[in-house]
Amino acid sequence: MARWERDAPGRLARAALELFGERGYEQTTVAAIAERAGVTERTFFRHYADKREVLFDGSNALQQVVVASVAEAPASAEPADLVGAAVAAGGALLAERRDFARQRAAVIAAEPGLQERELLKLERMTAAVAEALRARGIADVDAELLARAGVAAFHLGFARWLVEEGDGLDAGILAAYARLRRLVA
Amino acid sequence: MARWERDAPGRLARAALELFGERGYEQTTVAAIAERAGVTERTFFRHYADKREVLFDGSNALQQVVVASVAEAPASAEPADLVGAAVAAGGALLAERRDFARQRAAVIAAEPGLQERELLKLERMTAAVAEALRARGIADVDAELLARAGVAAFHLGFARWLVEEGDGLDAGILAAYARLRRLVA
DNA sequence: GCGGCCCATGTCAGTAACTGACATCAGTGT
DNA sequence: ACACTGATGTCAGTTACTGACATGGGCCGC
Repeated sequence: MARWERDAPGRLARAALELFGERGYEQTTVAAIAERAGVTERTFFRHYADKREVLFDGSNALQQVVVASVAEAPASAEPADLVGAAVAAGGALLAERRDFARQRAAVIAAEPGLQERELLKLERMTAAVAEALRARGIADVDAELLARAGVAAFHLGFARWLVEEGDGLDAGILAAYARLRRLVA
Repeated sequence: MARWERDAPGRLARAALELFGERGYEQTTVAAIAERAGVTERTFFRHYADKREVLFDGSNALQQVVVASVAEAPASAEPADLVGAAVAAGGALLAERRDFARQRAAVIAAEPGLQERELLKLERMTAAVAEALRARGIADVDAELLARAGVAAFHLGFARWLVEEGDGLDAGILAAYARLRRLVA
């Protein structure tokens, strides 16, 4: 017989999202999350560096998909094109769980501290994309700027996909990116 | 005789920057900042919502300058042009205190929590610029995208201005913005 | 199949960020 | 003179987070 229930991080993340939805982020203590997940507060902090982090488990996977897409693009691809495709690929990863994304976004929108964390994750993704572009031989400043443009399109596309009903996330991100290119041309 | 020294917020901000430089952000308690400024810890939190905020007093002024620049641009100005000019105008505001900016940036760079706050301030500026663009009759998505492009150029230009020796901040931001436009064209 | 190590978790005490409630008293206006 | 304002002090409390040490099932080598 197993000594503990399996997947403590997952149970904690689910309990946290539930409680944040029920009582709000501020009104939810880490102790309450841990209790619902059937562990102690100390165990929460062994899996998540802080209370905010419990909502950002997936951001690492997202970053990896986008970076991989940049790295694996054919050598012939134009930088400005491949960046758009990469962030769209990242969008495809999230597209399957729209309800979860909406629930999570509602919590984040209500809490500046969580918005900060989300922005930090996007900034880290930007840095990683820029690094991947540099690895393809693109100049420093150009890599940085293209990464920022791509992530900006991702950000806007994602936000609109949460609110609207219609189209797919990757298509929305690509559309935003294309519109940005036309806007500043 | 005045009951208290003048300008408690200013004294707190200066004391904080000193101490963060001497001991690091984490190793500096709010109590220590307050003591150096000659007030109590409670007074610190009356002027700054939290420990991070003490480094971001100027961000409001920056946002106002940029937004005003967008709002006051001639009606004939192209949106994509006026955004670049607006963020460059914001840069001009910061340009006079390069040493301060560098000292502050060194502290922020060493502390993820402070980077988060900086990103939140930039995001708020983005939202304000987008709103100012909408007020000029620019469509929602376009306003959002142009604001993001402008702030991205500001962000990159600012980061490079801190590291390099040469050119002015506003020029660097304009150059970054122009390069972005050419890159995605 | 037995001894021992591993490692996720529990326990507990401590620090520091932040908050609410109430007290104080120089300056200011009447 | 006198009330009133508003910035500050005082103090007790909550909660996020950390370090140190204990526990005990699972599993590996023998």
